[in-house]
Amino acid sequence: MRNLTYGKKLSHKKGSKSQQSEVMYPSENETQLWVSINLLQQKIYRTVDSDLKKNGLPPLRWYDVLWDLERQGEKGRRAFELEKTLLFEQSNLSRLLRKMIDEGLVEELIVSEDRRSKTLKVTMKGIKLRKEMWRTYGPHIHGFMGHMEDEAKLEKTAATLMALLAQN
Amino acid sequence: MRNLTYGKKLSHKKGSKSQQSEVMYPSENETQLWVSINLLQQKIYRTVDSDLKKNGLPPLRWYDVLWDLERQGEKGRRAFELEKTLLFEQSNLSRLLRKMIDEGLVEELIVSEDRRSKTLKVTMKGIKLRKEMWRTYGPHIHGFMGHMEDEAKLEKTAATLMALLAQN
DNA sequence: CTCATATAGATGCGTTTACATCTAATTTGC
DNA sequence: GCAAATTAGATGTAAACGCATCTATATGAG
Repeated sequence: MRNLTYGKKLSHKKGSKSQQSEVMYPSENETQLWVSINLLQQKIYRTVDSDLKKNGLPPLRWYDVLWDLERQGEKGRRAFELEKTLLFEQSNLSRLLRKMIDEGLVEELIVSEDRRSKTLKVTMKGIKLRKEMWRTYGPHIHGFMGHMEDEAKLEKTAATLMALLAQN
Repeated sequence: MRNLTYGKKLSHKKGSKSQQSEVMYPSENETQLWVSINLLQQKIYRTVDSDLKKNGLPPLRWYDVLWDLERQGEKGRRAFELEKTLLFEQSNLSRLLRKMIDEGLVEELIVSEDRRSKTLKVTMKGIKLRKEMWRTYGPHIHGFMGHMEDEAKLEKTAATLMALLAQN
Protein backbone atom coordinates (compact mmCIF):
# COMPACT_ATOMS: atom_id res chain seq x y z
CA MET A 1 0.00 0.00 0.00
CA ARG A 2 2.52 2.55 1.11
CA ASN A 3 5.73 2.62 3.04
CA LEU A 4 4.86 3.54 6.57
CA THR A 5 7.92 2.61 8.52
CA TYR A 6 7.34 5.68 10.64
CA GLY A 7 10.67 6.54 12.10
CA LYS A 8 13.36 3.90 11.68
CA LYS A 9 15.00 2.15 14.60
CA LEU A 10 13.06 -1.08 14.28
CA SER A 11 14.30 -2.86 17.33
CA HIS A 12 12.40 -6.10 16.86
CA LYS A 13 14.71 -8.95 16.19
CA LYS A 14 12.27 -11.36 14.61
CA GLY A 15 12.17 -14.70 16.28
CA SER A 16 13.52 -13.60 19.59
CA LYS A 17 11.00 -13.44 22.35
CA SER A 18 13.05 -10.91 24.26
CA GLN A 19 10.79 -9.39 26.87
CA GLN A 20 13.30 -6.61 27.30
CA SER A 21 10.39 -4.33 28.09
CA GLU A 22 12.13 -0.99 28.65
CA VAL A 23 12.36 1.56 25.82
CA MET A 24 11.52 -0.71 22.94
CA TYR A 25 10.70 0.68 19.55
CA PRO A 26 7.75 -0.70 17.58
CA SER A 27 8.07 -3.18 14.76
CA GLU A 28 6.81 -2.19 11.35
CA ASN A 29 3.60 -4.11 11.83
CA GLU A 30 2.97 -2.56 15.19
CA THR A 31 3.43 0.85 13.71
CA GLN A 32 1.22 0.05 10.75
CA LEU A 33 -1.51 -1.13 13.08
CA TRP A 34 -1.33 2.08 15.07
CA VAL A 35 -1.32 4.25 11.97
CA SER A 36 -4.37 2.52 10.57
CA ILE A 37 -6.24 2.74 13.85
CA ASN A 38 -5.43 6.39 14.09
CA LEU A 39 -6.50 7.28 10.56
CA LEU A 40 -9.63 5.15 10.61
CA GLN A 41 -10.79 6.62 13.87
CA GLN A 42 -10.28 10.18 12.73
CA LYS A 43 -12.04 9.60 9.46
CA ILE A 44 -15.06 7.93 10.99
CA TYR A 45 -15.32 10.15 14.03
CA ARG A 46 -15.26 13.36 12.04
CA THR A 47 -17.61 12.09 9.39
CA VAL A 48 -20.19 11.10 11.97
CA ASP A 49 -19.69 14.14 14.15
CA SER A 50 -20.12 16.60 11.34
CA ASP A 51 -23.09 14.73 9.90
CA LEU A 52 -24.77 14.89 13.28
CA LYS A 53 -24.17 18.61 13.37
CA LYS A 54 -25.54 18.99 9.86
CA ASN A 55 -28.71 17.28 11.04
CA GLY A 56 -29.07 19.62 13.98
CA LEU A 57 -28.07 16.94 16.48
CA PRO A 58 -25.53 17.18 19.32
CA PRO A 59 -21.94 15.93 19.02
CA LEU A 60 -20.98 12.27 19.02
CA ARG A 61 -19.69 12.40 22.55
CA TRP A 62 -23.22 12.98 23.79
CA TYR A 63 -24.26 9.68 22.32
CA ASP A 64 -21.70 7.78 24.35
CA VAL A 65 -22.91 9.30 27.58
CA LEU A 66 -26.57 8.71 26.80
CA TRP A 67 -25.99 5.14 25.69
CA ASP A 68 -23.90 4.26 28.70
CA LEU A 69 -26.47 5.70 31.09
CA GLU A 70 -29.26 3.95 29.22
CA ARG A 71 -27.55 0.61 29.70
CA GLN A 72 -27.04 1.25 33.40
CA GLY A 73 -30.77 1.73 33.77
CA GLU A 74 -32.12 2.46 37.22
CA LYS A 75 -28.89 2.08 39.10
CA GLY A 76 -27.32 4.94 37.17
CA ARG A 77 -23.71 6.02 37.12
CA ARG A 78 -21.30 8.33 38.85
CA ALA A 79 -19.44 10.85 36.75
CA PHE A 80 -16.06 9.35 37.53
CA GLU A 81 -17.23 5.98 36.26
CA LEU A 82 -18.30 7.47 32.96
CA GLU A 83 -14.97 9.21 32.84
CA LYS A 84 -13.09 5.96 33.05
CA THR A 85 -15.16 3.79 30.75
CA LEU A 86 -15.66 6.42 28.07
CA LEU A 87 -12.19 7.96 28.39
CA PHE A 88 -13.28 11.47 29.16
CA GLU A 89 -11.11 14.23 30.44
CA GLN A 90 -12.58 15.04 33.84
CA SER A 91 -13.17 18.71 33.18
CA ASN A 92 -14.70 18.07 29.78
CA LEU A 93 -17.12 15.53 31.15
CA SER A 94 -18.06 17.84 33.98
CA ARG A 95 -19.01 20.60 31.57
CA LEU A 96 -20.70 18.24 29.16
CA LEU A 97 -22.86 16.78 31.91
CA ARG A 98 -23.85 20.25 33.04
CA LYS A 99 -25.12 21.00 29.55
CA MET A 100 -26.94 17.71 29.26
CA ILE A 101 -28.58 18.17 32.64
CA ASP A 102 -29.63 21.69 31.70
CA GLU A 103 -31.27 20.31 28.58
CA GLY A 104 -33.10 17.67 30.56
CA LEU A 105 -31.36 14.71 28.94
CA VAL A 106 -29.72 13.54 32.13
CA GLU A 107 -30.74 13.92 35.74
CA GLU A 108 -28.56 13.90 38.81
CA LEU A 109 -29.87 12.34 41.98
CA ILE A 110 -28.50 12.97 45.45
CA VAL A 111 -29.39 9.43 46.47
CA SER A 112 -25.73 8.69 47.03
CA GLU A 113 -24.13 8.15 50.38
CA ASP A 114 -21.12 10.13 49.15
CA ARG A 115 -22.05 13.77 49.30
CA ARG A 116 -19.34 14.81 46.90
CA SER A 117 -21.06 13.17 43.98
CA LYS A 118 -24.44 12.54 42.47
CA THR A 119 -25.87 9.59 40.63
CA LEU A 120 -26.56 10.22 36.99
CA LYS A 121 -29.45 8.75 35.06
CA VAL A 122 -30.72 9.25 31.55
CA THR A 123 -34.20 10.74 31.18
CA MET A 124 -36.94 9.79 28.72
CA LYS A 125 -35.97 12.79 26.67
CA GLY A 126 -32.39 11.57 26.69
CA ILE A 127 -33.38 8.12 25.48
CA LYS A 128 -35.44 9.64 22.72
CA LEU A 129 -32.54 11.82 21.60
CA ARG A 130 -30.13 8.91 21.62
CA LYS A 131 -32.41 6.93 19.36
CA GLU A 132 -32.68 9.86 17.02
CA MET A 133 -28.90 10.23 16.93
CA TRP A 134 -28.56 6.55 16.18
CA ARG A 135 -30.51 7.00 12.97
CA THR A 136 -27.67 9.05 11.55
CA TYR A 137 -24.85 7.45 13.55
CA GLY A 138 -25.63 3.79 12.96
CA PRO A 139 -25.63 3.80 9.17
CA HIS A 140 -22.24 5.49 9.14
CA ILE A 141 -20.71 2.70 11.19
CA HIS A 142 -22.10 0.16 8.82
CA GLY A 143 -20.94 2.24 5.91
CA PHE A 144 -17.37 2.14 7.11
CA MET A 145 -17.26 -1.38 8.45
CA GLY A 146 -19.60 -3.11 6.05
CA HIS A 147 -16.95 -3.74 3.45
CA MET A 148 -15.42 -6.59 5.40
CA GLU A 149 -15.89 -9.83 3.60
CA ASP A 150 -16.64 -12.40 6.23
CA GLU A 151 -18.19 -12.05 9.62
CA ALA A 152 -15.54 -14.26 11.20
CA LYS A 153 -12.73 -11.94 10.23
CA LEU A 154 -14.71 -9.01 11.49
CA GLU A 155 -15.25 -10.66 14.81
CA LYS A 156 -11.62 -11.66 15.14
CA THR A 157 -10.40 -8.18 14.41
CA ALA A 158 -12.73 -6.65 16.95
CA ALA A 159 -11.67 -9.21 19.54
CA THR A 160 -8.02 -8.48 18.89
CA LEU A 161 -8.46 -4.77 19.43
CA MET A 162 -10.60 -5.32 22.50
CA ALA A 163 -7.81 -7.44 23.93
CA LEU A 164 -5.28 -4.70 23.30
CA LEU A 165 -7.54 -2.28 25.07
CA ALA A 166 -7.87 -4.54 28.06
CA GLN A 167 -4.13 -5.00 28.37
CA ASN A 168 -3.31 -1.36 28.75
CA MET B 1 -16.22 -8.75 27.88
CA ARG B 2 -19.12 -6.35 27.95
CA ASN B 3 -22.35 -5.88 26.11
CA LEU B 4 -21.79 -3.23 23.52
CA THR B 5 -24.73 -3.60 21.21
CA TYR B 6 -24.75 0.16 20.90
CA GLY B 7 -28.23 1.05 19.91
CA LYS B 8 -30.47 -1.86 18.89
CA LYS B 9 -31.85 -2.24 15.40
CA LEU B 10 -29.40 -4.86 14.21
CA SER B 11 -30.42 -5.15 10.60
CA HIS B 12 -27.96 -7.84 9.60
CA LYS B 13 -29.70 -11.03 8.67
CA LYS B 14 -26.80 -13.41 9.00
CA GLY B 15 -26.12 -15.44 5.92
CA SER B 16 -27.79 -13.09 3.52
CA LYS B 17 -25.41 -11.18 1.35
CA SER B 18 -27.97 -8.45 0.73
CA GLN B 19 -26.11 -5.49 -0.66
CA GLN B 20 -29.10 -3.33 0.14
CA SER B 21 -26.70 -0.46 0.73
CA GLU B 22 -29.05 2.35 1.78
CA VAL B 23 -29.59 3.11 5.47
CA MET B 24 -28.26 -0.08 6.93
CA TYR B 25 -27.54 -0.38 10.59
CA PRO B 26 -24.33 -2.03 11.76
CA SER B 27 -24.11 -5.59 13.02
CA GLU B 28 -22.93 -6.19 16.54
CA ASN B 29 -19.44 -7.07 15.34
CA GLU B 30 -19.21 -4.00 13.19
CA THR B 31 -20.18 -1.87 16.12
CA GLN B 32 -17.75 -3.63 18.40
CA LEU B 33 -14.96 -3.05 15.93
CA TRP B 34 -15.75 0.63 15.74
CA VAL B 35 -16.00 0.98 19.50
CA SER B 36 -12.64 -0.67 20.02
CA ILE B 37 -10.96 1.41 17.33
CA ASN B 38 -12.39 4.52 18.87
CA LEU B 39 -11.33 3.75 22.42
CA LEU B 40 -7.89 2.47 21.48
CA GLN B 41 -7.13 5.51 19.38
CA GLN B 42 -8.18 7.91 22.09
CA LYS B 43 -6.21 6.13 24.73
CA ILE B 44 -3.02 5.93 22.70
CA TYR B 45 -3.26 9.36 21.14
CA ARG B 46 -3.76 11.12 24.44
CA THR B 47 -1.10 9.14 26.22
CA VAL B 48 1.48 9.98 23.60
CA ASP B 49 0.40 13.56 23.16
CA SER B 50 0.54 14.37 26.83
CA ASP B 51 3.85 12.56 27.28
CA LEU B 52 5.32 14.63 24.47
CA LYS B 53 4.11 17.75 26.19
CA LYS B 54 5.56 16.58 29.48
CA ASN B 55 8.91 16.23 27.75
CA GLY B 56 8.74 19.74 26.35
CA LEU B 57 8.09 18.49 22.82
CA PRO B 58 5.42 19.66 20.36
CA PRO B 59 2.10 17.85 19.87
CA LEU B 60 1.76 14.55 18.06
CA ARG B 61 0.28 16.16 14.98
CA TRP B 62 3.62 17.85 14.31
CA TYR B 63 5.25 14.46 14.05
CA ASP B 64 2.94 13.39 11.26
CA VAL B 65 3.75 16.45 9.21
CA LEU B 66 7.49 16.16 9.75
CA TRP B 67 7.54 12.48 8.97
CA ASP B 68 5.48 12.83 5.83
CA LEU B 69 7.67 15.63 4.53
CA GLU B 70 10.79 13.68 5.43
CA ARG B 71 9.62 10.76 3.33
CA GLN B 72 8.85 13.02 0.38
CA GLY B 73 12.45 14.22 0.42
CA GLU B 74 13.49 16.77 -2.16
CA LYS B 75 10.28 16.80 -4.12
CA GLY B 76 8.36 18.05 -1.10
CA ARG B 77 4.61 18.36 -0.70
CA ARG B 78 1.80 20.80 -1.19
CA ALA B 79 -0.33 21.66 1.80
CA PHE B 80 -3.48 20.22 0.26
CA GLU B 81 -1.73 16.88 -0.21
CA LEU B 82 -0.75 16.75 3.44
CA GLU B 83 -4.30 17.65 4.26
CA LYS B 84 -5.66 14.64 2.44
CA THR B 85 -3.16 12.01 3.47
CA LEU B 86 -2.96 13.05 7.11
CA LEU B 87 -6.64 13.95 7.45
CA PHE B 88 -6.18 17.52 8.53
CA GLU B 89 -8.82 20.18 8.65
CA GLN B 90 -7.66 22.74 6.11
CA SER B 91 -7.62 25.68 8.49
CA ASN B 92 -5.85 23.73 11.21
CA LEU B 93 -3.13 22.60 8.86
CA SER B 94 -2.70 26.10 7.53
CA ARG B 95 -2.09 27.50 10.98
CA LEU B 96 0.06 24.57 12.05
CA LEU B 97 2.31 25.00 9.02
CA ARG B 98 2.68 28.67 9.75
CA LYS B 99 3.96 27.86 13.21
CA MET B 100 6.30 25.16 11.95
CA ILE B 101 7.68 27.47 9.28
CA ASP B 102 8.20 30.22 11.85
CA GLU B 103 10.16 27.78 13.97
CA GLY B 104 12.31 26.76 11.05
CA LEU B 105 11.13 23.16 10.97
CA VAL B 106 9.57 23.42 7.54
CA GLU B 107 10.36 25.66 4.60
CA GLU B 108 8.08 26.78 1.81
CA LEU B 109 9.48 27.18 -1.67
CA ILE B 110 7.90 29.19 -4.46
CA VAL B 111 9.33 26.82 -7.03
CA SER B 112 5.85 25.83 -8.06
CA GLU B 113 4.18 26.75 -11.31
CA ASP B 114 0.97 27.35 -9.37
CA ARG B 115 1.23 30.71 -7.67
CA ARG B 116 -1.52 29.94 -5.21
CA SER B 117 0.55 27.40 -3.39
CA LYS B 118 4.05 26.69 -2.18
CA THR B 119 6.02 23.50 -1.96
CA LEU B 120 6.76 22.38 1.56
CA LYS B 121 9.94 20.66 2.65
CA VAL B 122 11.26 19.62 6.01
CA THR B 123 14.48 21.27 7.20
CA MET B 124 17.42 19.72 9.00
CA LYS B 125 16.09 21.17 12.21
CA GLY B 126 12.75 19.53 11.45
CA ILE B 127 14.35 16.15 10.88
CA LYS B 128 16.25 16.46 14.12
CA LEU B 129 13.10 17.32 16.04
CA ARG B 130 11.19 14.43 14.51
CA LYS B 131 13.86 12.00 15.62
CA GLU B 132 13.76 13.43 19.10
CA MET B 133 9.99 13.08 19.21
CA TRP B 134 10.28 9.50 18.07
CA ARG B 135 12.27 8.65 21.15
CA THR B 136 9.20 9.25 23.27
CA TYR B 137 6.60 8.40 20.65
CA GLY B 138 8.00 5.09 19.41
CA PRO B 139 8.17 3.26 22.73
CA HIS B 140 4.55 4.13 23.45
CA ILE B 141 3.41 2.48 20.25
CA HIS B 142 5.32 -0.63 21.14
CA GLY B 143 3.97 -0.45 24.66
CA PHE B 144 0.41 -0.55 23.41
CA MET B 145 0.83 -2.95 20.52
CA GLY B 146 3.56 -5.18 21.87
CA HIS B 147 1.16 -7.43 23.75
CA MET B 148 0.04 -9.17 20.60
CA GLU B 149 1.14 -12.75 20.61
CA ASP B 150 2.15 -13.57 17.09
CA GLU B 151 3.47 -11.36 14.38
CA ALA B 152 1.15 -12.92 11.80
CA LYS B 153 -1.96 -11.88 13.66
CA LEU B 154 -0.56 -8.41 14.08
CA GLU B 155 0.10 -8.13 10.38
CA LYS B 156 -3.33 -9.44 9.45
CA THR B 157 -5.08 -7.01 11.74
CA ALA B 158 -3.14 -4.08 10.36
CA ALA B 159 -3.88 -5.19 6.81
CA THR B 160 -7.56 -5.50 7.58
CA LEU B 161 -7.78 -1.98 8.93
CA MET B 162 -5.71 -0.59 6.07
CA ALA B 163 -8.16 -2.19 3.67
CA LEU B 164 -11.09 -0.58 5.45
CA LEU B 165 -9.34 2.75 5.17
CA ALA B 166 -8.78 2.32 1.46
CA GLN B 167 -12.40 1.44 0.83
CA ASN B 168 -13.83 4.62 2.23
C1' DC C 1 -11.01 36.42 -24.84
C1' DT C 2 -14.12 36.59 -20.97
C1' DC C 3 -17.04 35.39 -17.48
C1' DA C 4 -18.34 31.63 -14.32
C1' DT C 5 -16.66 28.08 -11.55
C1' DA C 6 -13.21 25.60 -9.02
C1' DT C 7 -9.10 25.26 -6.19
C1' DA C 8 -5.20 26.70 -2.71
C1' DG C 9 -4.63 28.62 1.24
C1' DA C 10 -5.56 32.46 5.06
C1' DT C 11 -8.34 34.34 8.59
C1' DG C 12 -12.38 35.51 11.92
C1' DC C 13 -15.01 33.36 15.27
C1' DG C 14 -17.37 30.54 18.57
C1' DT C 15 -16.76 26.02 20.73
C1' DT C 16 -14.15 22.33 22.68
C1' DT C 17 -10.02 20.64 24.59
C1' DA C 18 -6.25 19.71 28.05
C1' DC C 19 -4.15 21.18 32.03
C1' DA C 20 -3.83 23.39 36.47
C1' DT C 21 -6.07 24.71 40.35
C1' DC C 22 -9.85 25.00 43.61
C1' DT C 23 -13.56 23.45 46.96
C1' DA C 24 -15.71 20.04 49.44
C1' DA C 25 -16.17 15.50 51.19
C1' DT C 26 -14.09 11.16 52.42
C1' DT C 27 -10.54 7.92 53.76
C1' DT C 28 -6.27 6.68 56.12
C1' DG C 29 -2.55 6.60 59.58
C1' DC C 30 -1.30 7.32 64.04
C1' DG D 1 -10.54 11.29 66.93
C1' DC D 2 -7.94 14.25 64.15
C1' DA D 3 -4.55 15.85 60.79
C1' DA D 4 -2.82 14.52 56.27
C1' DA D 5 -3.68 12.54 52.08
C1' DT D 6 -6.98 11.18 48.65
C1' DT D 7 -11.02 11.55 45.82
C1' DA D 8 -15.23 13.80 43.33
C1' DG D 9 -16.29 17.28 40.76
C1' DA D 10 -16.16 22.57 39.28
C1' DT D 11 -13.89 26.31 37.14
C1' DG D 12 -10.20 29.63 34.92
C1' DT D 13 -7.30 29.80 31.01
C1' DA D 14 -4.72 29.21 26.85
C1' DA D 15 -4.43 26.51 22.92
C1' DA D 16 -6.52 23.76 19.34
C1' DC D 17 -10.46 22.76 16.68
C1' DG D 18 -14.34 22.99 13.06
C1' DC D 19 -16.84 25.90 10.22
C1' DA D 20 -17.76 29.79 7.33
C1' DT D 21 -15.86 33.14 4.65
C1' DC D 22 -12.33 35.68 2.12
C1' DT D 23 -8.52 36.54 -1.34
C1' DA D 24 -5.98 35.11 -5.14
C1' DT D 25 -4.99 32.18 -8.79
C1' DA D 26 -6.26 28.64 -12.18
C1' DT D 27 -9.38 26.18 -15.20
C1' DG D 28 -13.23 25.63 -18.39
C1' DA D 29 -17.25 26.81 -21.38
C1' DG D 30 -19.12 29.71 -24.72
